[in-house]
Amino acid sequence: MKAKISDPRQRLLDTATELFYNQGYRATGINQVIREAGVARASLYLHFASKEALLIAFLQYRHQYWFDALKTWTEKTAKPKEQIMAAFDFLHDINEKEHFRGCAFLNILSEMTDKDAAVLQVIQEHKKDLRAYLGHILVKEKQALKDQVYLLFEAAMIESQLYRHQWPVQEARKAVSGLL
Amino acid sequence: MKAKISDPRQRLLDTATELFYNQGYRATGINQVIREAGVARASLYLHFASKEALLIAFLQYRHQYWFDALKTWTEKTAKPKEQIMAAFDFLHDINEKEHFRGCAFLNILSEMTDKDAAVLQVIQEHKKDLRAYLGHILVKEKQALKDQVYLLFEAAMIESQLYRHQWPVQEARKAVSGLL
Amino acid sequence: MKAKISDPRQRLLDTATELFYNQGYRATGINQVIREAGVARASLYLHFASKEALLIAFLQYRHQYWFDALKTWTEKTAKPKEQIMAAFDFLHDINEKEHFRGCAFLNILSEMTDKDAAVLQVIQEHKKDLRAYLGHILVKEKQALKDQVYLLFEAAMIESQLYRHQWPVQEARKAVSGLL
Amino acid sequence: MKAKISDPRQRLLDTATELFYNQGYRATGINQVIREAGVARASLYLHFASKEALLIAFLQYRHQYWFDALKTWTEKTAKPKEQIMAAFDFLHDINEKEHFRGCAFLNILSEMTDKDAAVLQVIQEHKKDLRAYLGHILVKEKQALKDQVYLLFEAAMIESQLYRHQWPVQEARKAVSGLL
DNA sequence: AATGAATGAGCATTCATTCAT
DNA sequence: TATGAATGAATGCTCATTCAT
Repeated sequence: MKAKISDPRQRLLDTATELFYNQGYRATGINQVIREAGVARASLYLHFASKEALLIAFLQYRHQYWFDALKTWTEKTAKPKEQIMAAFDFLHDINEKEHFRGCAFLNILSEMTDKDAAVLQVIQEHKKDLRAYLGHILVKEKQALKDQVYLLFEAAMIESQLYRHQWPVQEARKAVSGLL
Repeated sequence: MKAKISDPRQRLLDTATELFYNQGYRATGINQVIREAGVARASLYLHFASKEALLIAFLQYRHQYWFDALKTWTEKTAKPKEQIMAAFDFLHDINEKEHFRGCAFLNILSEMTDKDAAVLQVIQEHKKDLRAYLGHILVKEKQALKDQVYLLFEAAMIESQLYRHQWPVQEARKAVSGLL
Repeated sequence: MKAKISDPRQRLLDTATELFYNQGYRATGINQVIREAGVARASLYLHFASKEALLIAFLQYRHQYWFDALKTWTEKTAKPKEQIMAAFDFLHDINEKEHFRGCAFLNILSEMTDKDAAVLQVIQEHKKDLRAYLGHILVKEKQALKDQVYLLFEAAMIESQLYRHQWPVQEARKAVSGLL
Repeated sequence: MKAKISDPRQRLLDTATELFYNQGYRATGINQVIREAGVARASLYLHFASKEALLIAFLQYRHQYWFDALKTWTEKTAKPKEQIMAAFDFLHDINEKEHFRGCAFLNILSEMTDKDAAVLQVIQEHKKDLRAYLGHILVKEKQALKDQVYLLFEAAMIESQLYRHQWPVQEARKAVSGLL
């Protein structure tokens, strides 16, 4: 028994994913979300307690989606160095597919302050998971090197968003290749 | 020719600087700006064509301020490597002073899309200037190394914002120290 | 034939009683009623045709409850004057117990207009019953005096609500005592 | 220089007066107020900080209006007893003119709870002023009698609203007449 | 009898901008 | 140069009610 094609909750999540990611959290009004999801206003609040709750649901959804996509790339090989290279290739790929919109988590981070603790935590968890994932691949390397790889990976994401160009991914990839 | 202590334009710019930086562009309403600046609503539109124009003025103002502060640190020494180290110390310092609010330009970047071309350009110019400045200090090094330093510098900024912690600055600094 | 401890209808009525009385009819949303009653939304409409029907049920329920409580006080004695005095003591008592929330019927009256005829009628019936009850105790007195007692009784209720204080009950009681 | 015929603040106040009085505070939406006042939505918030602020302004406005009207009646004579009788005649008159809508202050009171302290205070002040005014007319009488007159006056208002009939005014008037 | 999902209309409030003075 | 008044559109959210199960 599959989910109904018109499952409102999923449609809201899909729409929020697209809008929050592409235009930002505050620039996206609840009106636009429900209009594009084809759902009644109150139905949103039936499934999500607030706009912030929808944001958190989006981040968790995106977390799953993003990691699945990353692993699809890294698991093509078993060698650590090649896996890390594949991770940068993955960045290259989503830059193309998502038009250099950058990291959903870092983008949302910019809109949050210390009082948005619940959101901050989801973002931090995501990044901790990424750092742990890269660290796990590089299990035999020193911590300093693991961190360097992680930082270059992060920089590659945000700088390619900034310049709307792949060069930061390529430069970071080259640098990491030299380190391993 | 001094600026009046109650110069409305400057007060608006100061207030916008604080608010746009600390709570974000869209989260900051024109009401709050004029209230905290102690200026009449229409006076804002006398000095700035629109909210976006105020944003751009803020970014340009911040650009000047930020570079001046950076240079105050780097110009304490003449040796390239020490200058780069000083740049990271500068990051450490503003993280403390500005409570890990990160890079004003990257934060605003996250709220912009391709249709905000004018804003994007100011942000890109700022980062190009930074990249050129670091590149100029490392004039004798290869381009790949210059880029690596720049990317680690950027990563240090955004990751310390993310974790509300100095470790990314320290790790990036160490890594750069090893490269030079 | 006992009512089940979890009888939804009774729980709705109890909850509506508390909320309509303490915060008013319009200030009380159906959401709050079903949440605090622990009942499904549609169950409310199974037992009551509309929010107004629930209001009327509440008023009728309250009518019964209130008169029972009044009679518990007045029936402690057989002498008419003492019975009237007991009625004022009853007011004093519920003011304490219900924190000066006043008369449920007069409160709801304030929220109603001529088009809420069904509700108005229940309220008027209640007051007519009260007037008749006091009149019955004072059966040997003239109509004008009966009315004066009734009016002072009513004033005692609403004015103690207004001032959050017992003095209107005490003054009215004294005045009535002098009249009889 | 007179107030402009289209003074928005006054139009809002007039409209709020009519609507809050005739249909109640919570039953009256901001939409209806601005529509009937012929004023833009944001203009309301230019002149009044919130709906509650508008309510308080209405109560203060009504206070002035009501007392002026009362005094117009009582000042027709100089004799205390006749002044009190005139006060009851005033009640009779506004019952006709305002279709038994009762006392604006007691009606709003019914919609308020202890947390609406600011509103409660305005209502209590109004009633204290009324009590003082009647007390001042009856300056030579004992306090108990003053209170009795006040209570009967209050009862006359609310009971004629309840029954949509003048009899409570007439009975209270007769009772007071007998007391003086 | 009982329920969770869904809805369109409405809530109070704030938005960025313009205008007359 | 400076301002208070005014505005239409949008904000996030809740309303009372109905429906399919």
